[in-house]
Amino acid sequence: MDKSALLELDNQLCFALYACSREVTKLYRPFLDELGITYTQYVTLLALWEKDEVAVKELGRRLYLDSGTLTPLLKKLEGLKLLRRERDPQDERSVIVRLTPEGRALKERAAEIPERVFCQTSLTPEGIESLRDQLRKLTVEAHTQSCDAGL
Amino acid sequence: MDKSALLELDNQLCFALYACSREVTKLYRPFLDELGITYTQYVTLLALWEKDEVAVKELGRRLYLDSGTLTPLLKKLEGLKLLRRERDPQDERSVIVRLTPEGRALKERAAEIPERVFCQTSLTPEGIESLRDQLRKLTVEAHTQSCDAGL
DNA sequence: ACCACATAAATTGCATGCAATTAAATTGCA
DNA sequence: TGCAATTTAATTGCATGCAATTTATGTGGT
Repeated sequence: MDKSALLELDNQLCFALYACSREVTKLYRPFLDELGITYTQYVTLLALWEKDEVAVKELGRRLYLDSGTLTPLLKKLEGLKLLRRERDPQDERSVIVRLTPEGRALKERAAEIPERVFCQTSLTPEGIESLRDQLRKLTVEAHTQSCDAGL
Repeated sequence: MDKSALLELDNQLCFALYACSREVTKLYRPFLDELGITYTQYVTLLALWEKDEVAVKELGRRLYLDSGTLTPLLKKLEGLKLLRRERDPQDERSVIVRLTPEGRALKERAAEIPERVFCQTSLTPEGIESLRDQLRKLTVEAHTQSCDAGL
């Protein structure tokens, strides 16, 4: 690549990621508004629908979020009666998150959201899978680098 | 795909994007700390290094950001003496953003950041280009959809 | 048992993002 | 010309993200 092009906005993978993530998230908003939740609350529920009764710590590992983000978010979802937060009797440092019946029930109403969102794009199922797998790989690499740097 | 897998977190392209964007952004932090700027300030400067003397509106189009985000961000950069904000005499509704000499000079110090970041990954230049182009296409599609929906 | 160290959440402070509203300026058209 | 509709920034309010610190709890070694 031309040296002078190295700093061009449209050549940056980081900016492509940053912009794409925000624009795709916006596609979810109309659907999530119907459920009365935000995008971050949605991915948190995705994680919990898959594996319930997890510590905040583990949820954070799964979502790449720390307690500074999760604590207020989980309190919000608790206020919506979608989950409960309780200290782990086995280890009082941990807080265990458990879906309520309402929280579990919301999964049915969310079931069709992914399809409805990606119908709006020209992506094929194969295209989605391929892109998703490339991103997952890069995410793990980037995360490993960040952690290594911190030592 | 299995029906029950439709809501699995690791099958979501949206989550792959969301997580990847944040993790890759974190790789920039150590480098940007040296320059005393944040990631959003960095991409704003990338846009301005490429095309200076633009209205806030156009900068927003370029970055997919609105004045609610840009106004405080540009005021911060103005406080750092990297740019100036002035009303357009031709159209007093617009605010024109202009880099200061210091703002322009910062480009030199930023020149090697993209390489240094992606050295930390296993991505090849071709892999970066390919991924970036897929994301750009999706970004434009998603943005178009959002705008259409708003009408 | 004691204590240094480690671990998990919560808290604090700051910087986004973005919807919604407001204020000022411009435009278009009757 | 006059004025309604439009356009651009700025403002407001709320929800993240995340670094850094604090608080509470657990662990390991002596």
